[in-house]
Amino acid sequence: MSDKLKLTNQVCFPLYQLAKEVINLYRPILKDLDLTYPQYLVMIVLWEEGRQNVSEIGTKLHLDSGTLTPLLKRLEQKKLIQRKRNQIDERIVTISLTGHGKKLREKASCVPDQIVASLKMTTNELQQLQNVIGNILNQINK
Amino acid sequence: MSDKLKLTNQVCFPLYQLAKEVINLYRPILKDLDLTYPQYLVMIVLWEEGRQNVSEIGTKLHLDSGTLTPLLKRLEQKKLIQRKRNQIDERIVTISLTGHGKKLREKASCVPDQIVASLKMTTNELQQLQNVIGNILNQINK
DNA sequence: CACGATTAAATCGTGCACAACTTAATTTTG
DNA sequence: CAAAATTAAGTTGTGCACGATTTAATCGTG
Repeated sequence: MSDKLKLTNQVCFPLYQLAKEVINLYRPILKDLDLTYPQYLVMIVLWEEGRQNVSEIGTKLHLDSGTLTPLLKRLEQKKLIQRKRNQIDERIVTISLTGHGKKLREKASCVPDQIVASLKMTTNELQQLQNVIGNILNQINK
Repeated sequence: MSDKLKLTNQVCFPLYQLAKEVINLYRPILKDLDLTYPQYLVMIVLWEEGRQNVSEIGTKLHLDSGTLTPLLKRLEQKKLIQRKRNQIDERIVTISLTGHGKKLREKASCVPDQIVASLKMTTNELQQLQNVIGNILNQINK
């Protein structure tokens, strides 16, 4: 295999690896909140933007109903969210936070701190990484 | 939430997103080989380094037996690999390529080309990304 | 207004990832 | 040498990700 071709593996595998490791950094921290990383992402969307449809959450997190429906059912079982069919358009399910769900935001406020600590990166390095990843995502989706 | 804390989400979510999208780039290409991305990684290890134990593959790919055992069984069902208990140490299962598995290497040789094309990145950009990711992985695991 | 197209969510099936545990073989050590 | 410790792989259970399909509601157009 040529060097150029080998390089692809040497980029994609570490990327796959890094994403897994970062989620593994979240795991023990989020365990205290009884959340997984994707569940945490849904909670962030709801904390920051309030009640919304399943498909709106899906658009923001790039997740389809096949992933979201069971995930949201688990958040509902934990009494963090409420799922309610829209009266006007019965196809739509609106997701809203319960009191318990809103309250969890405080407890979750220290999560990013802990992640930054384990990432061992400066604010500058984080910003650079954000830019690099953002550029690639833009280029892929162009 | 402070800007600094928000930055963590703005880095980790895009990273999680990018890793998913890159694997989604592989999906249709690898479908022609009837492989998933993790299966492809196992095949690469075997193509490049030959027969080895389950645990050696696991160390290289950072996957445990809970992930590898069923994955390897699927590769065996596809007649790409052979699983054989070591005669001397019966705990060890050695994985080796079948003729079919070795032959697949040729067909797979064009995969990185296609990925590079969809990533729309230059060799230079790829090398930079490799360095950035490598540095972070080193720092996390320090 | 009715019927075909579209939309939203749910469902089903496959496969990966990881934690926790089990099983069986081997190694260590008292 | 035998019991305890360790090791390798397998098993079980939970949850995510995604493709494909289904169901039910709504929309659009003739």
